[in-house]
Amino acid sequence: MSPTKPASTRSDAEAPVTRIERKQRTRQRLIEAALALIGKGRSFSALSLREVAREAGVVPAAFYRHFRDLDELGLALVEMGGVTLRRLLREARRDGIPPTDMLRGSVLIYKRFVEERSLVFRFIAGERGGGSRSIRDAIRTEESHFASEMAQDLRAIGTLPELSSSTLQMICGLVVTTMLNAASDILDLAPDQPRREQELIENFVRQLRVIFLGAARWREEV
Amino acid sequence: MSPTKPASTRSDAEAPVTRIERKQRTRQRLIEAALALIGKGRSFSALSLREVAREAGVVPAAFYRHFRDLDELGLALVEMGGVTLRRLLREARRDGIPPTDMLRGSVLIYKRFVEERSLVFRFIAGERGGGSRSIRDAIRTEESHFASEMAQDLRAIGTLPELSSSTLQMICGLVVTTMLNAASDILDLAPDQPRREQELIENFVRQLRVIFLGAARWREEV
DNA sequence: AAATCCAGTGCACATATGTTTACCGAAATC
DNA sequence: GATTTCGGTAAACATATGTGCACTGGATTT
Repeated sequence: MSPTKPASTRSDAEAPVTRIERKQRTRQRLIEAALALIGKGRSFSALSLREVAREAGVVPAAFYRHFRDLDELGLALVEMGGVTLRRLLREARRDGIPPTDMLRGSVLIYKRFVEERSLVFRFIAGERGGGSRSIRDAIRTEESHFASEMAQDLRAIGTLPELSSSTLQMICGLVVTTMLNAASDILDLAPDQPRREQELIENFVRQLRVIFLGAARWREEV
Repeated sequence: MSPTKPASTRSDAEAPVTRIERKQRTRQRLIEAALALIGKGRSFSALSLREVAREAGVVPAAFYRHFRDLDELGLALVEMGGVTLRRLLREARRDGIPPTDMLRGSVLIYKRFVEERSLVFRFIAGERGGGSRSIRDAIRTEESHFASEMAQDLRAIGTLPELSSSTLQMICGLVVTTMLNAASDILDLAPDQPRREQELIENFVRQLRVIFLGAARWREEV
């Protein structure tokens, strides 16, 4: 974490000489401190300002230079969560869906994705239902955007072409809550329970299959 | 908070003379105090022992006569949530499902049920993803039992007779998470947003429809 | 070179927290 | 009727919290 002094050609891209860069940097440190604490099992809504400041290696009063209160930090985390979800879709778009056994393939990719970004997902899964009102609302908005993008992507690759876009949106909403729910389960897996892990993702796959079966059979104007 | 001296006819059904009754009573007051605080917008995982004791009208040290810590109180709340869910099924069994437009009917009943027990549902929805590990696990267990009972009931009334019971269980799990997710949404509804409320329950109904459509089309051993 | 800005410091404050300890008084047991 | 049991109390403790205030020193502007 010490300022690396590389023997590279230039030193312009490295040092955060400018003040706004410095500010941005400790802001980031605060955010990551909160995430680190979440990673240690604490739930965000139970964090204290001083705890976060301490973890970030900064005096409590300095916190106020960046956020009005913890809630505002939380909103930044939500935003980060939104970015993460968008990246998931982007990668899926780039790499395409595994051609054989699409659902199980996607689920495995998703599982890996969640595990590699466990902190953000832990935050989202944790504050989605509890926490403060404003954070919950922000997460809902982010989920909804995610569902919209997913609906667009499904449309683009020609899945379920006969569905209206509002129906597609509704179905993606269901998929998203199922995904986030599964994320919560995945994150709580003991690291050495391959048995439990196996049946968990199997369950996840089957639930998605039910949803897409239902979607395929859906007829507007019932 | 002074001991009310009622001028009622009898005093036998009133006074909790026995000591264990008294104990049970303040235990209950602690539980209800926690729920009351949740009702005021605080999230359970952020409650403090003193806060709860204060709300219950009891000195902090007295708390320890009933629970080792807040986590243990939380487990009592989970249990209460389980009972609530079981009651939902019991009432559904007793009253039967509304014959016309079953799904929408059930959803409206459920909505009312949630609103009338908003505190317990707020607790469950809030700690389901966040909170402490032990509470989360307890909630998961309760959910799973609920899903099992629901599967049994569906079987009993002859719904989806061709599905294996493990499949039925998996589908009920999906229904349960969808229900709890909807509960969270319902509880966050502003009290004067009939527009939003309408589209919310409409969405809920349609999601359930997708699930049951998929379930009906499910073939084992795909 | 001088003036200004401002992210981060150090310190103080009132208040809140979890937990322990000795104690009381009424119910329960003898 | 004497003795024991045990919910609940009162006070104290060490520690934690959010927030305000004057400050400082290096970057930024003039």
